[in-house]
Amino acid sequence: MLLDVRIRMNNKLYLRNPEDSVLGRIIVSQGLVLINRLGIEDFTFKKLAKEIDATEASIYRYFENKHRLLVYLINWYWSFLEFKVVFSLNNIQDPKVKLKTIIRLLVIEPDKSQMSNYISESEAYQLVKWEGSKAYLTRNVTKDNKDMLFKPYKDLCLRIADVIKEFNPKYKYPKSLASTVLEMSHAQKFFMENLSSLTDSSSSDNSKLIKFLELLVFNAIVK
Amino acid sequence: MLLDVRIRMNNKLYLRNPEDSVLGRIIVSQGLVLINRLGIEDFTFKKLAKEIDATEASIYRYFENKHRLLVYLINWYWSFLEFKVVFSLNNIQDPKVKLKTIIRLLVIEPDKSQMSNYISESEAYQLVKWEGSKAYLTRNVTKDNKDMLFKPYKDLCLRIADVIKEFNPKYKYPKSLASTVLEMSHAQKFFMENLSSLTDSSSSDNSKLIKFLELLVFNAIVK
DNA sequence: TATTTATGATAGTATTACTATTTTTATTTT
DNA sequence: AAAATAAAAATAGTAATACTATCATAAATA
Repeated sequence: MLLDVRIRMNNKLYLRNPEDSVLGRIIVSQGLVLINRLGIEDFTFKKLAKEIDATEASIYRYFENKHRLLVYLINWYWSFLEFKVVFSLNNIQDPKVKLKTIIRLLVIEPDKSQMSNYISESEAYQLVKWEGSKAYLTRNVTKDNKDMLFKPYKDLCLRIADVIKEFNPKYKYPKSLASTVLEMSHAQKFFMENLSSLTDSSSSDNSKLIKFLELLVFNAIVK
Repeated sequence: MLLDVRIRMNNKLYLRNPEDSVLGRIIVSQGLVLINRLGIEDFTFKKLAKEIDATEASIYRYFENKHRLLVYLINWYWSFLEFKVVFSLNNIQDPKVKLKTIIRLLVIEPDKSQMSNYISESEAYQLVKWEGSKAYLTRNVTKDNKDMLFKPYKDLCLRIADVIKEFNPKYKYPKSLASTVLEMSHAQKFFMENLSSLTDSSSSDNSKLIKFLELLVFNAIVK
């Protein structure tokens, strides 16, 4: 069975819905790849236009600026991850197993072949690891937050927090713990690969990171 | 007693040592304030030059670009914080008390009057909260890391990891836990103030964040 | 006093981050 | 099939950014 998951994106993120045209989808999918290659700071619409053989002006018809494209892509990732979480937790009763499943989904990178729709999951994962926090670390957080630009991230966080509460209804910091796990699964990976003295896991070794996070979570919420 | 702590900065960070001249110190101290006001993305040397009544070219004689100035400032903060940690832990034997002291130092914002040397501590704290991770989230991490641009952060992390090991020598993830606390003390503050649904602590309430971090750390490393 | 050094003043360049206009091509509607 | 509409390409242009370079002048030092 090949299923195609379609994520409904916040329409504040774009000027013209990129899903509705071939060019729009190319902008999104190749924009993702190019941001990963150059980093968001060096990425420009002009370079992307050259890469995909389109014009700068055409890209501007879809996205107001590169930051919106970045947030679009990051939101796609969080929404997709939430879907994967919901799907994976289906039929699991034990909240402990649920949490372990979630941690695994956060840590294990999707392999390169994995394409949902037209966006590469593994590229999206890389993007979130390198540029994820830049989506909200701007002077526009408050405004962007009002426009619900961070909803997918917050939704996922709340969903994880719910499982934490399910495990231990008396635990006082389910949301803080959920956002900690979310942030740290990616940050620790970045450290493993780039600033290894900040972690105890080596670059290739996901199992240690998983163990670290499991220990962190389960000891925190132990009854 | 008024003591003036002088932090030795990595000379790869600047072209001309800003500590050696009035203008240099103004660039650093006012640069900090202006980056906080505008955000690093909108901050430019031209705007800073106008603000401090100097020329753009003069600023470029001190710093290669704005990212170097950013890293300079962030490094100053981490070095200064490490100094505060060492100073505060002096004469404390109990590693549990040590860790609680560290968490407090991380979470409680220095008040505005606090000036060490010519740099405002509270401005530096704001900077780290908003722009801290942007220092290393670039395509130059590896090169910058070789130039030891992240040494102050890594030093502080190792120092905290040492206290964790002191508390429980058998705990397997002291560095990962240390970097988690470092990152999260600032990230959770940012969430409290800007994306409150990602935390359980409210904007003004440091005690809850402290409690959350203490619980997280001590339950993780419990013997 | 001569010399070095720091800064200011000024100019210039390539790139970025857009906006606007006009033409061409493709798609829909009549 | 023709006419109308819409999307995209082609092109141009602007203000700001991120620098580099040169030369004059003021201040510090030898």
